[in-house]
Amino acid sequence: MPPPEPKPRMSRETLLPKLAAHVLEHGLGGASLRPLAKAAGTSDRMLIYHFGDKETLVRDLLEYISGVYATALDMALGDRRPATRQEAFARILALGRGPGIQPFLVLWWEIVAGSARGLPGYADAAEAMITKQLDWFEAQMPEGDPDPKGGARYLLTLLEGTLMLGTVGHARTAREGLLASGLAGDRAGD
Amino acid sequence: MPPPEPKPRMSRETLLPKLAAHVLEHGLGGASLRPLAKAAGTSDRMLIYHFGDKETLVRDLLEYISGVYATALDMALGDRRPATRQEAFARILALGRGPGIQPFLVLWWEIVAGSARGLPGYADAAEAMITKQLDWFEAQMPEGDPDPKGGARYLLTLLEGTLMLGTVGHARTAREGLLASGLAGDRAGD
DNA sequence: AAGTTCTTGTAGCACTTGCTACATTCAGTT
DNA sequence: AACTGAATGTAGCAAGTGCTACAAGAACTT
Repeated sequence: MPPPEPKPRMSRETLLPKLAAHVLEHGLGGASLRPLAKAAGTSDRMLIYHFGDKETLVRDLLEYISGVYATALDMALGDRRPATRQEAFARILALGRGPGIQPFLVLWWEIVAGSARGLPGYADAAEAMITKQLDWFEAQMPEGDPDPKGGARYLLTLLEGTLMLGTVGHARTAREGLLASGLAGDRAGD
Repeated sequence: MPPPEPKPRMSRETLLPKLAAHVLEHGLGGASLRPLAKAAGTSDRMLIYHFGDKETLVRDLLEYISGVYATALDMALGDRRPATRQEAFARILALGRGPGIQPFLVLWWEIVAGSARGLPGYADAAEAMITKQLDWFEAQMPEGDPDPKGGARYLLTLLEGTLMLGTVGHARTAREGLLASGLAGDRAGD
């Protein structure tokens, strides 16, 4: 029986994925060093050693997570563009319901809250994630759209509102609003 | 010099306003008993005595805050209805920028985040506050609107998206989206 | 082989957390 | 005046917080 792992030296890069997994599941606000370390297979001692202090850890972690989110969005880019704004909107709404994005969505509101409170690192991550989403929307605007730039921003605004209402138990309200906007069929906003 | 206050007996009702003030300023997630008690002029011992445990305290506090928010919205009801949806939207957008509502807005994202995580008491407060806002919107829909019910929901969805984008540093994105929607003049979404 | 630097483990410190045990004071009732 | 129950103060506990001191091993350089 050979020794399976000689010495799995750790670094920020090897730590960050495990830390991110823990945070996506258990939240960011209540995360303290010892549980984080346990989830990553280390000790609080080493987290401080590698990141300096907790604030830097959170900052790096948020940056890493927003990177993961960006690549997740990239992978979800369809090969053909939707034909209408309605279809573009429905597509990203469906994406947000996929199980892969759901944990991001739960964490997202924590990031927004931290951003609103001015917690260090949160605002940058929030800004980056929204920018990415906006890029995604622009790439999804139908060809020949009269105002793709403005349209993407409009759809993004409406999407964020829809997601938020869904989070606080007002999915039905959002659905009826989308219906009235003419942007959605009767299954949108669930 | 008479003794100014003989004995200011405390109860949940006298405590809650001071607790709410502290939470609106410093946030809800990081609030612990001793700072809360200090802000209310008591001891952690008495907070537990009056509320039983911290979870109940937070629950009662959120309920109280959503009540305060509701009366704040009531007071902001104009005497005349707006003539157009644009005007209705601009009116509530201006309201959200008023200094009185700003602390609620910052706390709001914390409530949404707690609701998404399933923290006890958060979902109820979030649901109540959105319902109140929806009522407000319905009362503000212009007379003769072809679909006031759906319109109010549409405006609410768009507003929440606009507020969120503004919180994370994308006010400009929201403004351009609103412009493209035809719902706003060029000062909206700031 | 010796020396130097990078990485890790063990203990622990000062502080905060929610909450409790115990005793005391106060208000109202009889 | 005596009793009763509600309201409050003091002290503390077990657990958890971020972080550090110290030392030891591991690895790389000369």
